[in-house]
Amino acid sequence: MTERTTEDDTASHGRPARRDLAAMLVPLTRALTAAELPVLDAHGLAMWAYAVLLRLDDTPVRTQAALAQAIGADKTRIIGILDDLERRGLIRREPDPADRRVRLLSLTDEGRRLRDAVQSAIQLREEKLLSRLPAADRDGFVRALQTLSALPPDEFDEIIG
Amino acid sequence: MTERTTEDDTASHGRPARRDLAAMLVPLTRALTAAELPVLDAHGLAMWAYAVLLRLDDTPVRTQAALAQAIGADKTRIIGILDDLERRGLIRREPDPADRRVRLLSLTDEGRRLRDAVQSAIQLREEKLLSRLPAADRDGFVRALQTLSALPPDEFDEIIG
DNA sequence: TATTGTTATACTCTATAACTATA
DNA sequence: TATAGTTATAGAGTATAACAATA
Repeated sequence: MTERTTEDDTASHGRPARRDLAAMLVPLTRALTAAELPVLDAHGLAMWAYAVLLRLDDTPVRTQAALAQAIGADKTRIIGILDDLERRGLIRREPDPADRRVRLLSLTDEGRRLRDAVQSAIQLREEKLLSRLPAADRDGFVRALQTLSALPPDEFDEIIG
Repeated sequence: MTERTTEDDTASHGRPARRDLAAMLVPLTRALTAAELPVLDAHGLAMWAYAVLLRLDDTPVRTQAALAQAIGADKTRIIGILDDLERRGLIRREPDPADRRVRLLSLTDEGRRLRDAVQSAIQLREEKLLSRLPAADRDGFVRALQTLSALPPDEFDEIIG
């Protein structure tokens, strides 16, 4: 299966069998997000705003800090984004009657419609890219991505940190 | 092979079959690079400096601007990095006798040794992560990554842009 | 005049710290 | 006093523009 004839792939000397994963992932991720920016722009969404819509649709989030952490952002950074989304009627942000310090966050019907439209457009593009791969590689790629991105941070650190 | 029973996977309504590739790639890439930072720190290398060492070892680069573009950086941004690498004897930066405006860039033996040491450590960690995947997914993942990251930017844009 | 490399400047993104209100 | 959210400030990273040397 491997293309190299040497016995030591992790190579204390000589060229390694593959490029670093990170060295391949960084440019690919950058190119992908850049290619999807026009789609977001067309719907007046910033990238973080889209991340918020995606996250809120999965499972309800009680506090803004938890939402920020879930999407890998800072709690101070999403405030302006939530302001905008609320103003446009895409999300609701209501004080919790039980603890009026926390803001209960939820998607409006229109927010869900927008999320659907944007996500369809984005995944359509992504599928075009995936279609360039052999079916086996494509399936393995998506499955591996799902497995790895589902790893909780502490388990990730335990493996690689 | 697919887990869903609906016929329409790109979903004009309802939940999509998978999360967005970008939504999975961004956190994974961030976690990977974060996990590799301590390795780079231990050798006194910034991430961009490591990118330079990797790139110079592949094929010689004639101008600094070309090097910057090759690693996805700005030409003004790598100058301080090249200064440091040169000062430490890891790269050579000599004026081209044929055109004294351009600086010929190359790796010294010590630069290559450092690159090897760092890359071995990094790929060792990456392999630990990959070992968590089924063999088929792992191979597909790496092959897909190699295919996609080898796409020239204009071809990438043609597919997805 | 055009190009390589460099320096200086401005801008964006992100993180830290200080403030308000509720508890 | 402690916490959720907000605001203000500072810092890092990045891009833009002006400059010097060479062609």
